[in-house]
Order: sequence, then C-alpha cells, then structure tokens
Amino acid sequence: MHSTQKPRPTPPSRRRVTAAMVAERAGVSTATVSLVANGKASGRVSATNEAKVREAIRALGYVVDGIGSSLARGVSNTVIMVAPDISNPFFATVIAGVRSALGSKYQLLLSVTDAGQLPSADDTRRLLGLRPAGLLVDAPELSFLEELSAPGPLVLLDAPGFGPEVPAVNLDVAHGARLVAGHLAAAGHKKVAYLDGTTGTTTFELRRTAFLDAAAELGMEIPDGAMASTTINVGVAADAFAEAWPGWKAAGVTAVVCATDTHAYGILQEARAAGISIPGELAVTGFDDLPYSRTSSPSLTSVNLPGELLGRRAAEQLLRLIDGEELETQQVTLESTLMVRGSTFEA
Amino acid sequence: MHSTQKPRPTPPSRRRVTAAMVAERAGVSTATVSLVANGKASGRVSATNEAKVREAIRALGYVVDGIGSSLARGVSNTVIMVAPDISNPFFATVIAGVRSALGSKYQLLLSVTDAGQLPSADDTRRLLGLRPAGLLVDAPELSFLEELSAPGPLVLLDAPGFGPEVPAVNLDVAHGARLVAGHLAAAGHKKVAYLDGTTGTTTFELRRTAFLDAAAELGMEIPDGAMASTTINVGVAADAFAEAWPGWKAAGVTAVVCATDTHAYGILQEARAAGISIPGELAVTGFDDLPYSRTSSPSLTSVNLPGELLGRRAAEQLLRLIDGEELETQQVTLESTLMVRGSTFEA
DNA sequence: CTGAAAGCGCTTACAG
DNA sequence: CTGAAAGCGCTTACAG
Repeated sequence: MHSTQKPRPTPPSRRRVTAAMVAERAGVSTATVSLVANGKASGRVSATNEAKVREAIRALGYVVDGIGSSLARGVSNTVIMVAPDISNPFFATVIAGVRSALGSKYQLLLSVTDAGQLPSADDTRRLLGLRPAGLLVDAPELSFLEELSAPGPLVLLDAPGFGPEVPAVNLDVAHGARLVAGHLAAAGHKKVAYLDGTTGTTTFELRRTAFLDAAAELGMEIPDGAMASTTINVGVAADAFAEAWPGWKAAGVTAVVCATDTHAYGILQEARAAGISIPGELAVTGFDDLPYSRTSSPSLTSVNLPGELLGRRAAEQLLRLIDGEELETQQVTLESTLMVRGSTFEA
Repeated sequence: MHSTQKPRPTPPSRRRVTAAMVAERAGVSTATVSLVANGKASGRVSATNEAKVREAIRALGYVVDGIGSSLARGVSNTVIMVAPDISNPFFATVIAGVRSALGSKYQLLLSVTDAGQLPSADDTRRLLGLRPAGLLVDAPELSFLEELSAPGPLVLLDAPGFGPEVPAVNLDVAHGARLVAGHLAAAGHKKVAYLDGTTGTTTFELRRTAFLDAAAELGMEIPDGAMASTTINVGVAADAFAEAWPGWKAAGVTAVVCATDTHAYGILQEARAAGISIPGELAVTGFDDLPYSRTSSPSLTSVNLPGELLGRRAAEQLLRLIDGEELETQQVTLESTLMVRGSTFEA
C-alpha cells in the first residue's frame, strides 16, 4: 500500500495492539487471548497459557478493542443516557445514582440534547448505531416511543405520560404539588400565583395541573393574571416577578408557587431588593429541593425529589432488562416529600 | 443454530436492518448501498441506482451501523469528552460551545468522572476502545499525558500546567486573578482573605498563586489564618465563613477573594444572615461569573471566563487534528475579564 | 458506474 | 484445554 496521497488524516503513529499480536507473543491462539482478556479463562485455559497471555498483555499494553468486540458480540458494553438538561444541578445527582448502579461492567456515556430540546427519537436512533447494551432516556418527548421502534433495553426516567408497558422510573411530582397546595391552604392562603417553566417538559405540566386541581379543591384561588412562566433562570424569573408583583399584590395574592427552585430563587432575590417580606407578606415555594434551598435566606420550602435514587433505580431496571430478566414492575414511581422551610413558615 | 439454552439475553425481537438487506431489495451490491448511505454517491453511483437504494433505505428504515462502520474505517464518528464536573453550571456553556463547533458530522458523547475525581488516563484508555474520532479532556490530572500513550487526536481544555507540545485551550485565570488583586488594591484594601476550593484542580492553584503574588506586589497582606478552603457548595462555604469571620475581622480583613462564585454566594448569604454589610464592611469577589452573579443582591464582582468560547475553540482545534492538519498554535489561551459589581463597589 | 472480495478486531460454537 | 474458522456489518481499493 503506497501512501502517496497528499492529505493523510490520522497518521498511523498510533499502532493498535491487537489480540493477534498478543497471541503471537504468547504462542497461543487469539481465542485463548480473548478468553483471558475477558476474564473467562477459569476452567477453560490452562494456568500456563493464562500466565503467558497475561504477561504478553502487560508487555504490549493490550486493551480489548471495543469496536471489534461489540461487532462480534452484537452489543457494546456501553450504556448511553440521553438527557436534555445537564445544566440543572439536579441532573448531577441523577447521574451519580446511575453510575453507582451501573458499576464498572458498563461504561456510561451521556448524550445531551441542544438547549431547550427534549430527547427525540431521531437523536436516539443515531445513538443506537453505537449498539449500546442499554439506553436511558431522561424526559423524552411524548412522541418518543411511537417513533422509535424496537429499541432494545430501554428505561425512561422522569417520563410521566407514557403507557404502563414501557419501563420507566418516575417521580411523583403530582403528589409533591398536592403537598404544596395542602401546606399553603393549611397556612390560610386564599389567593396564590403560579410561576411555571417554559420548557414543555411533561413534568412541569404535571406539577402545574396537580397543583391547580388541588388548590381548587382546597378552596384556593388563582386570580386572573396570576400565572406566569419563564425559562429556568434566576435573573429572568426575578424580572418576571418584579413585573407581575404589583398586579398580583393588588389581586390579593399571598403566596407564589414555583415550578422549580431556580424560579423561586429569582423571587427571593427580587423580594429582597424590593423589600417584600418573605414569608410575612408573601410565601414562596419551590420544586426540586436543590442543595442551595436548604441554606438560602430565607431557606426555601420545596418539594424534594430523590435524584440519586431516580438514577439508581433506572439503572437497576436497565441492568435487569440487559440480562434478559422480566421486570417485576415496569413502572416505578418514587415518592416526593415537602420540605417546609422559612420561605413559607415564620419560625 | 438451536436456541435451547435457558437464559437467553436480549431476545432477537429487534431485527437489525443491514446493508445487505437494502442491497438485496434495491438489486445492487452493498458497496453501492454504502456509497449512497454515506452521501458519497455523486459521480460514483448512477441516478437510477441511487434512487433505488434510497427507496430501499426508506422502506426498510436502514441506518448505517456505527460499529461495523467504525471497524471498517478504523475510527468512529464519535467525539468523546471527558469531564470531571458536570454539576458546575459553567460546564453547560462549555458543552454548548463544543456542540456548536462539532456540528452534525461527529456525535458528542460525554463521559463524566466520579464526584471529585479528575479525568485520569485510565478512564480515557477505556474510552479509546470506542475508537473516538477525537478526544476532548477537561481539567485532566497532571499525570494524564505521561500515562496515556499515542492517544490520537486529543485536545485538552482548562489544563494549565501541561507542556506546550500538547494541544490545549486554556483560560487565562491568572490574568483574572491579577485583575481582582488590582481592583481591590485600587479600592484601598490592605488586608484580604482567600477562600479556596478543595478539589485539587490546577486552575484553583493558578487562581490562588496568581492572586497571592499580585496581592503581595501591590502591597496587600493576607493575615495569618486568612486562608480557608471548602468544597464547591454554598452552604459549606457559608459555614466556613461564619466560623472564620470573627478572626478575619479582628485581623483587619476588608475583602475576601473566592476561588469560585459558589464560594462567594456562601459568603453573601452568611453576611446577610449575620448583618455584615457588603461591600461596606467587607468586599467579596468570585470567579467564573456564573449567570446568577449578575443578579444576586448585591451582584457579585467576578472574573468572567468565556465558557462557550472555550468549548468552541477546543472543538475547532480537535476538528483540525482529526482532519490531519497542523495546528497553527498548539496552545490557545482565552482572555478573562473582571466584571466589577456591587459586592466590591458601592454604587 | 458496478460488484466481488478483502479486511477491520474480536468472539464463539465447533471439532479435536 | 486448544486452535482453526466463521461471522458480526461495514468500507474501500481493485478489476472490470
């Protein structure tokens, strides 16, 4: 092979050590190398040969080629997680849970969508070409499953609204929203405002509708104009609140329920700047219970979502699917709890 | 092949559509299918055949198998980014930059390290088995390169302290630290404290030493005991500050320089709770200029680091490397700027 | 313009 | 316990 072409990408400086090279050095076949390299040697390879192969592997720095291996076995040892929103601090805890459940057998790879985009079937199809052992999809589009056929082992996270036949681990955000409503009603609030997120995530819809339903049942009113929505950004939320507050106040609003803690931080911030007393004049609640909510001042009443557990459970389910087991329960729903703090409750 | 074994993982329900199936349906060879499927048809495949193949691809829902393709070509169309700290909001902007530069030719996959761990050569070696077209490594361990031999196209991000021969895009954090020192000295501060991060990231070391050197030059003093360090967590930083402040105050400290904005948020929070006037009694500076710093109250003086640009430049360099081009400059350093705000400057 | 064929690196029945 | 060989799905010279 003459290499006389001008543009020669990727100079072959990086010589790949193959199983064949190891086999030659050890004086065995590549089959034996494969067995040893994959830890399947016991009872199938003589101690002498195993030692020889190990020596050769070490000397040559051999690492099993994932591509060749994946092609031969039909799947890779990769688990791919598709997620929309890595900038959400909550997400880091989910990842930690996934990693802890996955252990070292599978390599976790993250694929993030563009800002504001939910994971689509299209994204995922491309990823399927990498033959992941399994797929974890966080907060997918509603049309996700219709479009994606025969996807192999797959577990959805935070995907309310999907049929019971698809393996999913969900957070009981509706319950959390009801807890918020109950808490505010018990504290005597009659008129409340709602600050929503603008991404079309289903979880936001659930939070909102569950809260509104419960509020209505409990005799709380959302006055006209007392619903707003912004992106998940402290500053933007603060501005929106600054603009809305005079009207809300005039309408008798005494509490604002936020779709995320981040929205609530914006309100807290603006309230401080504008001298609005919290919770005296206005109670504020969040959702997600981010770490900062425990320590902000005032600390933020928020719905705690078990992120680490969400990730762990999802990965555990996926592992079962990969092993060809039946799932006892296709759908797992994790409890959310209300953390009552200073933003709604005068100590 | 009899499939009489009991445990049969991954039921073959998911029938893979192969190029051979497409070829058969279209009445052509797999070579032709490959050309069409990869957009290399023009001038090499007749219009008739191309149309037939396209029809078959659509009808069958064929997607090129990434594994087979990668094995045949030697590399995948994947770019893998290894990063330590996705919970840092700054990271999301870096990713956005990487994605925008990468476009659709390469699929970006993220591999995150365990909490508190920097990317190691070991992590990366496993990833190499996936034959990425290129590798982006954010904030690697110092020993990273010694341990990793012949890694193929590789660009480091935020990796100060590596030799000039390794392609890297860095942030000029030292310059930023000097700006902070200059700003505080100009405002008349004589005694300052430093609140550092505890992860051993080189960037923290750089921030600290650059600041300390500049401070000394400018005649500012760091009193005994006026250096502390905590994890990157608002609450923890707040507690540490609460404990340290009496001593610092007694020593005459009038400004605290923080290694990250998150640390500074902790101080802001504790100061509010403790009634310490900022910036009247104490000036506070951060680092990273997170979005919230513009809108906190008081807003936070901070060193702005161009995260999106960092990601973009790194990806652009990597693309050149992948294409076999020489890099004009192995090392790119991006400017940091000081954003002076309310936490150091009375309006 | 086209297809037969080799080859990428590995794994896994299979025969010994 | 061991190795020769087939095969995973694709791409790419090569010959026509």
